[in-house]
Amino acid sequence: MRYSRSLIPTLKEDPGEAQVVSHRFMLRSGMIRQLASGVYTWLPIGLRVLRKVENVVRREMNAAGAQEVLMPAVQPAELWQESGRWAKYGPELLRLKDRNDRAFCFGPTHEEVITDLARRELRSYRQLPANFYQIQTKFRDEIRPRFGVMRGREFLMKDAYSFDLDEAGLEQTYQAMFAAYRQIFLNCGLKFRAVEADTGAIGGAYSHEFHVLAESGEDVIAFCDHCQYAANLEKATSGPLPPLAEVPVDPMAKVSTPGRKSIAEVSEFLGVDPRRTVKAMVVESDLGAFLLLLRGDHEFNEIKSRNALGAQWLKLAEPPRAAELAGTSTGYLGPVGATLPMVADLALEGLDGFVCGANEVDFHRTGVRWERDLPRPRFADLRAVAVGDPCPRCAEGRLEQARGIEVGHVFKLGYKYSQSMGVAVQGPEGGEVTPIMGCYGIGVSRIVAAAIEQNHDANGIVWPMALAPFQVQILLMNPTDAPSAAAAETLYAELLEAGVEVLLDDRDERPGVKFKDADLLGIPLRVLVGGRSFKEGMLEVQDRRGGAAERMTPQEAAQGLMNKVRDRLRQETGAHGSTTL
RNA sequence: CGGGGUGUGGCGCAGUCAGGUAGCGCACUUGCUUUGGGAGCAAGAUGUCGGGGGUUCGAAUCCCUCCACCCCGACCA
Repeated sequence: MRYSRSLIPTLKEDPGEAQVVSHRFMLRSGMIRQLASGVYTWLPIGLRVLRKVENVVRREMNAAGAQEVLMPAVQPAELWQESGRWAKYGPELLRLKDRNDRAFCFGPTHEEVITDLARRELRSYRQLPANFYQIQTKFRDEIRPRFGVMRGREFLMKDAYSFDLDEAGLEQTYQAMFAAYRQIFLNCGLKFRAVEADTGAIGGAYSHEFHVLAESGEDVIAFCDHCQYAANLEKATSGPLPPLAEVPVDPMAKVSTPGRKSIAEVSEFLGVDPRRTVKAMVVESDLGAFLLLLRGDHEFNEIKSRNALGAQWLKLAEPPRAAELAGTSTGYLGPVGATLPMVADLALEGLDGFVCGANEVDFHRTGVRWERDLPRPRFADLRAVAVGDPCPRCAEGRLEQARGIEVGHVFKLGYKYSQSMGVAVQGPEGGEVTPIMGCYGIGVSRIVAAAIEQNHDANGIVWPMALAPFQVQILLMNPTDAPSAAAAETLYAELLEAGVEVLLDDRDERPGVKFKDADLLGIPLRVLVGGRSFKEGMLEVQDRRGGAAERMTPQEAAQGLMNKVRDRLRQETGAHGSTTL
């Protein structure tokens, strides 16, 4: 492609609305433009990257035996009413009416459509297992779209849906998808981790998320430094904590702690280890209000607590509301004499002689002992794991944490849709069998942003070869200089002929402008044609990642670049195997 | 939905408090010079000041109203 004939509207200045690196560079490099909140146009350079990701995904899905289809973006309400989601899905579902006043929605996902297809077309167990996928534009009317295409309302997603005869078959399909996903992210040249995830309201057997590791990630994942264990912080558990050193326990006492409300203040004032304190927090849920107890140095996790209590929803009460429910203002709440039903974190099970609020302003209790001073409450896993906690899977490991961007999710759906929508095939013994389903998503447009979060420097994007909009950029320094212009044209033609993806910067611009734009665009290999080295009969090949330029003659450049492209693709693919499951 | 903020040329912004006929930098056009990291000089084009209504001799500026976008929070099969 010729730069001079392309729409690559790079920006010198940072657009004000961009908060994260990927969004900034996508706007500045002219990959995307915003049309409405969370809705973007993909310009030529951006679209090329998007297509690269699509193709990596498509290749592996096909290799794993999935069949590509394309379902409608607009779906009739009837289908959603049938599955019950028309009522359950909130304002996130974009609802439409046609001219006859019939209700539709713009699909945020396609379980209903695929299940409808399956019940119409699948007749026999011999057609199973079947796995269908599509790469489709989805729309979810997110409450708060942000970070450009990272969390847009309209986005490109690969979604796959599998149908198996039984649980064992689903397990096999699931494993095949898991393996395909690993290969996809390896092929994209990304550092990622597969983590165990919260299964949410669907409550399937288990599910895994794939996270691209990046500082700006919206999710926190915990992983073992020793074994393969990795889980979303919303789900991660720790092994049993080592018991604290035994200390003599005095009788329970009430002590004055004027104005000391936080764990830090109380433990410092009383000269006690925060690990020997207990904090009490009031939560409200559909099951009513509870007093949750955690060790002073531990952090509450809403989702784990919700799951532990078996509640549909749960939230921390605001201090005034908490005081109203518990009868004492926050900062002095405690389990002794509490009126709300109590649940304590597992870490408190073996704690003895602890400090806690006295349910009286400006007073705490010390030397509190289960059974002697109050009945043992129900214990459950309520807290977020901390860095350094023991691994729940292996003896030696400690947990670490990292931030990640969720780019993929594999999920055992079970019979939820196949049953409610009546999918049935004839089984081997003649009777009807309801297939068991799985679903598998990949955020294609989100991967583009995630890749930039992971691969950039101060000057712009540093694309991995597999995702780069072009593999090679020819930087012709001065198009009015006939000899170097001719050399650039020749090299351009040779590379095109060889199937290398090449952008020829033939604009009549000063070299500085071209260098800056090239850095922004982040094309992995750059050939300088012109200037000093050309006078000596040489071209310079530069790597966007940095390092010294390599000189080549115009005659050997095409072959040399082809080799480099091939080496880079090989080297990057799978280079991060050690960081994955 | 609650809280905060911003809408002025393609982009980034000043001007709004103290109303007087719109400005700066970048980008764009033309010419000359320049050409290894976002050039210099000269000339030029580009604005419903988010929309509607009101006050006023006069509104980017004051008042009312609507809208869009951004940030924080709640939400997220």
